[in-house]
This record gives sequence, C-alpha cells and structure tokens, in this order.
Amino acid sequence: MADPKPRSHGNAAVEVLRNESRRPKTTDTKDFWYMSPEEWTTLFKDATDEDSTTTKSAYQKLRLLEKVGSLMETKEGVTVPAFATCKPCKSAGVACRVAKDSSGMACAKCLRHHASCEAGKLMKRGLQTWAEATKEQPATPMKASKKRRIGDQADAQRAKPSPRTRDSSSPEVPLSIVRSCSKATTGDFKAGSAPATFSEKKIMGLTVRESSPYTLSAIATGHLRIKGEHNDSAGVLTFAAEREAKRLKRQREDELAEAEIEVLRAEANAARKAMEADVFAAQSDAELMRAIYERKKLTDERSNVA
DNA sequence: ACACGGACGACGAAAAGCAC
DNA sequence: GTGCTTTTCGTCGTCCGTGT
Repeated sequence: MADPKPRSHGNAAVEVLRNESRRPKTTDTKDFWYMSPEEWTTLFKDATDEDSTTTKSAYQKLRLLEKVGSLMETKEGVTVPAFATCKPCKSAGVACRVAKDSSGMACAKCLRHHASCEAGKLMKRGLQTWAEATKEQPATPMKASKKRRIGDQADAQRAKPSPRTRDSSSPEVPLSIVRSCSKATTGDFKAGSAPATFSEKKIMGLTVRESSPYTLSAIATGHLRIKGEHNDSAGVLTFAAEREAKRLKRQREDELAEAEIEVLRAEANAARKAMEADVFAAQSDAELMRAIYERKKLTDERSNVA
C-alpha cells in the first residue's frame, strides 16, 4: 500500500546534518554539553558515513548533543524557576533548562544523561491544567484515526501514565503567573494575610476585602475594568425609578468588579502556590474561582437583558 | 552511590495510496 | 477533493548495564 520514502536517513540525513547541525559552542570542558571540534568531526563523519555500522547511533548522539547545546546556549531553551529545577541540575549547581516551545519535558542535562526529569512537567503543568479546563482540543483526523488504530493497545497501557504529554503552548511560565503576576501581585500583598482593618463583604460566598492593596493595584494596572456605559432601555421609568435602576446597575457592576478582583486574587495565589510547587491545588483554586465568576457574569448579563 | 551511555519501546508526524 | 489507512522515521523517556 503506502510506500513512504525515507525522509531523513542516507543522503537526506547527511544534508540535514550539514545544513542544520550546530556544534555546542562552549569551550569549557567542564560543561556537560561540551564537545571538542575533533569529537564533533568524528561523530559527524560516523553519522554521515553510509557504510558505518555506527551511523544510526552516531546520528542520534549528534542530534542529542546538538539539542542539548541549543537548549543551554540559545533562546530555544529557557531556565526553569527554582521550584521546578530538577534534582540532577540542583545537585550539579547548573542552570536547569528546558525547551521553550515545550517540545520536550526533560531538561538539557537530563536529556544528555538519559535521566528522567520533571523540570518541564512541573513548569508546564499549571498551563496544561488551565488549557484543559478552558477548552476541549479536538483531535485532528490523523490523531483520531491513529487513536482508533491503536485503541486496544492504548487501553492495555492506560494503567500506567503516559510518559509524554505534548502541548504546543509555551511552558515558560505557568499561565496563572502570566495572567496575574503584574506589579500588583508581586508586591507585599499576600492572600489571606491582609490587615484586619480592611472592611469586608461577602461576594459569591467569598469574603472580599474592600480597598485592599490588591484592589487598588488591580485598578492601577488596568486589571480591573469597570464598565460605565449608560443603558437607555429604561426610558419609560419615572425619574425615581430610573435613579433606582441606575443604583442597582452600579451595584451589580460593583459586585461584578469585586468578583473579578477575587478571581484575580485567586489566580495570583495560584501563581504563588505554583512557585511553591503546589501547582495542582493552586490551579484548581483559580479555575474554580474563574468558573464561579463566569457563571455569575452570565447570570448578570441575562438579568440585564431581561 | 552516582554519573554516564546504549538499547529499547511508545508515540507523533509525515508521506503516500485508497475509498468515497 | 476530502478523509481514512498504512508505513516509516524521529524524538522522547525509561531501563539497565558499566565505569568512576
């Protein structure tokens, strides 16, 4: 049936290596990704020698070293936060760097030494949890058909967790951090530890501190958007009734704004917890808060239309 | 004990043919 | 033309043996 041509072996592989391979630039022999020009040349020769019995392994080694070098020396790699740094990197005292585009879970050092690595997983988990909660990713036809084909096989393996979870989203920083780590969240404010002098009120069953530093910061940084447009739908109302309607509308807007603040606070808390390696709990909290907020917003919009 | 590296299995992607 | 199926390759993570 199908007869796919070899894509990257033989001459094609040689071309790929010639055109794309990048030797690690470090000159420090202590660097774990160090490769001398001589070694590189030998490896390159083995990898591109069609008669060599070691072609495949040399090719794989070359690509591995190339990748490790890229991660460590170029913008393809990003240094993971301290909380996500893997054990080998921590003990070796080197920067723990993973692929920026999330093409791999293991850090450069673990890749180099074939060690299992959680650096990428830890850093990515927050974002992935968020992505899964916010949208269902439809399977592509290719994926769907493959899933069907290997369905039985997959079922048999379901007992153990999949070794890899790919996602094209950037893992550099958990989403909650991206969303919330503005100046407002990096200040002295700490959830649950605000001074007792702030007045509090219940919103969505949650205690909200009015005029908290976070609130002010959120306003200052534009996180808080309070709509002020006028609604003329109540034109037949009397003046008093119109005023009452406006008051109620303002109240709803205020409540909504407070609710959004609470969501932002939860997300900031999620970011903080993530930094403490408590990613799941933090993300779940934030997701829950977001869901409650969206629900309330929807209800409010409906009541406005009615 | 730890670091290192080869071997292997799993999975996704790509390419091409087939069925409708 | 579009979608499905099949085949092959590349990449990744893990296991396990070897060296220090």
